[in-house]
Amino acid sequence: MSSRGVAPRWSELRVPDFDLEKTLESGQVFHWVRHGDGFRGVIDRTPVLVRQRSDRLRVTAGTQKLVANYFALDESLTKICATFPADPAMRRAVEFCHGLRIIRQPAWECLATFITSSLKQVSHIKQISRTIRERFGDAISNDGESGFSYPSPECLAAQSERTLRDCKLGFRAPNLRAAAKMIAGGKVDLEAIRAFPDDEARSELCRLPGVGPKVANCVLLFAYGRRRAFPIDVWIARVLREVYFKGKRGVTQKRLEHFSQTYFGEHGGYAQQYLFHYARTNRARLTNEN
DNA sequence: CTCCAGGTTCCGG
DNA sequence: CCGGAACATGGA
Repeated sequence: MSSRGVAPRWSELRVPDFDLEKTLESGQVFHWVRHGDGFRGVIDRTPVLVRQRSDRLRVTAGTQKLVANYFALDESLTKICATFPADPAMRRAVEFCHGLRIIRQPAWECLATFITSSLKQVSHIKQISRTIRERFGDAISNDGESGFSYPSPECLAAQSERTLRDCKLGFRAPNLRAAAKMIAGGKVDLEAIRAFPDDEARSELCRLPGVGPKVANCVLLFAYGRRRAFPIDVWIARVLREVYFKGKRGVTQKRLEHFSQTYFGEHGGYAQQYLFHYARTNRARLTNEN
């Protein structure tokens, strides 16, 4: 929104191999909203308007570097996709998800948002994310763009459980509050985790209430750049069972986890995101379609 | 109305 | 380690 009533100033950057819509609508981030033929959102504490036309990205003036880093435009999708297994389902997902990038989110807002995501539909996660930003975040603006930052751990830790429940958090409210308290109190250090190996980082995140293996893997993948992290939610579990364990009985969670870590390779998290987005968008089986 | 959603936690085999 | 159940809320 242009709060000064003047035409916004733009910066432009070339973005080969990038699809803004797929990237923002693939269930990895939840606060961006469509605005005209683009999207309006906040990167850390900077409100940004983004619009793509073919390989050109128009962004709010002066935010090119911020945007380029956030959307990980420096990474080669060609090289990443080359490491995927070449089975039919994976190929279909790769073709469908051309230009989808895994972005670099701030750790806390990513973690907090995924704590609120458990057993929720994407549309509702978006609603909760927006409510939390509007009620507890700071109103911020930049070059005529405005928005709300994600509230700090200290801020959410200071809210009552009831106040948080009023954001339609349900049983997740005490989890979000307790996790915020642990981080605000230094019991878990989200910056220190950056230096940890994957397994240690995961177990450290799992110390937080409301954080299990799935949410921890989302944070590792979407905020810490750990590309092997492979979140297994209901959709991906379904895909794995129907595509890679077709007709087999007694496929346990452990079995799926082991398979995900050995089959998809060093960028398994990317492969997971492509399979997830393809399956969810098409509501189709990846199996028996050649 | 019923079913399910980018799960986690606790509990008894 | 494994399967079940409870947990809030709102779309489909």
